[in-house]
Amino acid sequence: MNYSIGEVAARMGTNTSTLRYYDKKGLLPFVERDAAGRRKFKDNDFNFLEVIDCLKRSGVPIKDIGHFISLCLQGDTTLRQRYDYLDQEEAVLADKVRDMQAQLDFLRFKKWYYKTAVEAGTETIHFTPGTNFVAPTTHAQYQAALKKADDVRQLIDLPAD
Amino acid sequence: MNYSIGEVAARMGTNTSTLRYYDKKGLLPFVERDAAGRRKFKDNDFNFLEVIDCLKRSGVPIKDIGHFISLCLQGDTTLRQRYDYLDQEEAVLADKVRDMQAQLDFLRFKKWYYKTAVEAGTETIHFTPGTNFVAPTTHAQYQAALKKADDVRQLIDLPAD
DNA sequence: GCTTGACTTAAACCTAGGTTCAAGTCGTAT
DNA sequence: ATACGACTTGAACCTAGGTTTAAGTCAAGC
Repeated sequence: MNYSIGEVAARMGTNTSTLRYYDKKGLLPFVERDAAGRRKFKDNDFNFLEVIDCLKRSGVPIKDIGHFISLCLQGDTTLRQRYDYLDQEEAVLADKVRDMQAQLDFLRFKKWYYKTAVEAGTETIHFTPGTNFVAPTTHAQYQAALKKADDVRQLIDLPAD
Repeated sequence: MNYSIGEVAARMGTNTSTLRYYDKKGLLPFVERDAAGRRKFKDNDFNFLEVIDCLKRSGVPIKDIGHFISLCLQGDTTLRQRYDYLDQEEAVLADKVRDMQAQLDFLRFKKWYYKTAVEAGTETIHFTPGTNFVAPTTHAQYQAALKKADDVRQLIDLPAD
């Protein structure tokens, strides 16, 4: 029924200092105390902790998380504000995922670049002849190879040494 | 053919201080100087800048990016190391994308929680009767609703006010 | 009744990743 | 020739997000 800060830290995969830091920053106003002043977490508090953890992983700054938590403690009048806040964070996070995917695509292009260079024994296969500069057509070559390939892995993965 | 630090900053969507900071941290050893000591970027340097930008967006620490750049300047003997490095970063980034997706799924569950609460006019529809605590079955209810739904949007989106 | 381990606080410390500032050097347009 | 804007440097400053330390409280086991 009740959990100490140490038990909560273990269960959440964090440490007690971090939880105290969050408390100081206003993220845990719902936590009660025992007669000796020790934090006493209830089962229901894990619902808050899950939200905090999710927003944290999503890259939301701590003070914004605190704002959301404070809305939660104000009762039904803030329901729509809470919805709108999560709706906005969903959009932000979806953008972030799209950006990560774009970076992943670029990393894969660079893997192809180095895979082919490793196979050739030299990076010069990608250079404009007579220079040390990468030919401007390189990325287009990758795109073309990618279109023909059945499997990205086959195109960009090199067997482990 | 040549670009000043200001032109490069504009093109990369950053500012000159940041580029100088990167230079100081060893990310731009390939940049040349003119007679007056001003940085002189070449077209080929944008290939490096793109990689730096990609790794930065991917969350790679600056010193690690510097390590990769230094491998690049050591010639063909480091080709395999560069491949392996990118291969590892690809895996790290793919993990990160999976985690973001999981956070997105959780945010959507919470949107559903608040959408239904807003529609009911009260959060108590999710509480165990007679308490102020969220019923443990709430998430399972969402999963069930999600399985039956044709479209997540319909399940979790509330019309804009 | 004393030690041990988990808790409490405030305050100091740390790192990453910049940003700002002060003082100075150029090339160019007036 | 002088003013302007863009460049140069090193050093100081800043924020976020913790982590560490010091000093103390408390319950339980020996």
